[in-house]
Amino acid sequence: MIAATRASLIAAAREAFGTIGYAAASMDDLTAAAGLTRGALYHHFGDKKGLFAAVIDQIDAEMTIRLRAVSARAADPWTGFRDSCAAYLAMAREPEIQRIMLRDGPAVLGDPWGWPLQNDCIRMMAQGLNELVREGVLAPLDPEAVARLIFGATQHAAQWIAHAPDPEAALRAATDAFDAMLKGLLRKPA
Amino acid sequence: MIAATRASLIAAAREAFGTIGYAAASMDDLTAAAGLTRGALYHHFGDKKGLFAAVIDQIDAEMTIRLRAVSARAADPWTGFRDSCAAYLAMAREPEIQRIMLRDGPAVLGDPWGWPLQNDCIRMMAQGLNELVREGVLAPLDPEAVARLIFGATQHAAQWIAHAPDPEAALRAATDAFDAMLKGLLRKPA
DNA sequence: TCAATTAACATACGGAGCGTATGTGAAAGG
DNA sequence: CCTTTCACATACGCTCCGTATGTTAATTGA
Repeated sequence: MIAATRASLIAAAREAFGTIGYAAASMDDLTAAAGLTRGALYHHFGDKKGLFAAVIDQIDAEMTIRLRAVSARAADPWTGFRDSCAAYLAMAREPEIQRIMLRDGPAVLGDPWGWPLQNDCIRMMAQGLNELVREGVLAPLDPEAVARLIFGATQHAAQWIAHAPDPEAALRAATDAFDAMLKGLLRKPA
Repeated sequence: MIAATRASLIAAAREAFGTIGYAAASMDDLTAAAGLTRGALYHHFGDKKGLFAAVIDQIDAEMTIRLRAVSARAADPWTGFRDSCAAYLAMAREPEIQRIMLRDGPAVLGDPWGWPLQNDCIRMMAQGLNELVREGVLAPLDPEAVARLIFGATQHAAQWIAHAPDPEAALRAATDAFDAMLKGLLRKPA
């Protein structure tokens, strides 16, 4: 039943980290909410950052699955890529993802380039881009560089959208601008 | 001489926050390094976050000045805009800016949309974009949405470049990809 | 000129929180 | 049946933040 213990701790941590944030989350309160004490925590995760890393891994895995599903549902690679970008833009508006993945994560665990799973997420994008470059759909650009630019743009834009006075209008404006920028990547301008 | 006291505290804090980070910076060590005690700190800045905000204001003001200078040096608005994007990309590679402005800042002070001066930085970009749209250089897109996308893209790409095995090659790849994306914003594809 | 107020700090204190060291009970293994 | 190990709980010390309380010097006002 150690898996259940770990899962309940991660669940409680995810709730706390996603709402009040990493710094304000007390390990005593966290473990008490899971019906345990800090002893269990340090036994399974080493320290507070270890638990936080476990939460990040879980969320990142979920995001990868969701993005993969969106991409697989599309007709061709290019629209699949565009759709997953839009899906990421939408996901990055969720408060839990914003708080844990975009804000506290990098500050606590250091740059996301140490995180194995976020790299998966980007690697998936870069692979799709690589194919598009090989097929001649995209101009011959470095796939990872493009993926990083798009990743950052969507992340930041999503936070802007979430805080905008009119989120729906902001989402439309961001999507339009994003589409325009993506067009610049195409080999032949549509 | 209260300005000197404030300045020395901010300088010490900037050094500490920029190297070991906000969470690991002890206020006792900080103030001792400035030849003071925590009493001075809480008198002038209220709390730890207040001092951090003062540091962020200072750095953000410096960044705005630097970007404005780059933009003013250009021949036409469009190249001025492109140059300041490139300058921001270069600035975001500086460890102090990465740590304080990009990583710890949002986590500690909340989303940057509450920060007055970072908004200045973006507003400057948005104003330049607005002019370009009016002049017909750019497609009719929402300037702030474009500014947000570019801001996020450069931020993220800069961190990628800083951590890449070959930063120079990564910078070139990112610049190429970035130029391509910017081309998508133009009304008439070059 | 001198008392009184305020500003600019230093000092002292309480409380919260993290990490570790230690204890305990149950399960597994010989 | 004994022992070892695992999965926790308990207890402790340490650091650090924020506040409350001095203390000194400058300024004000009569």
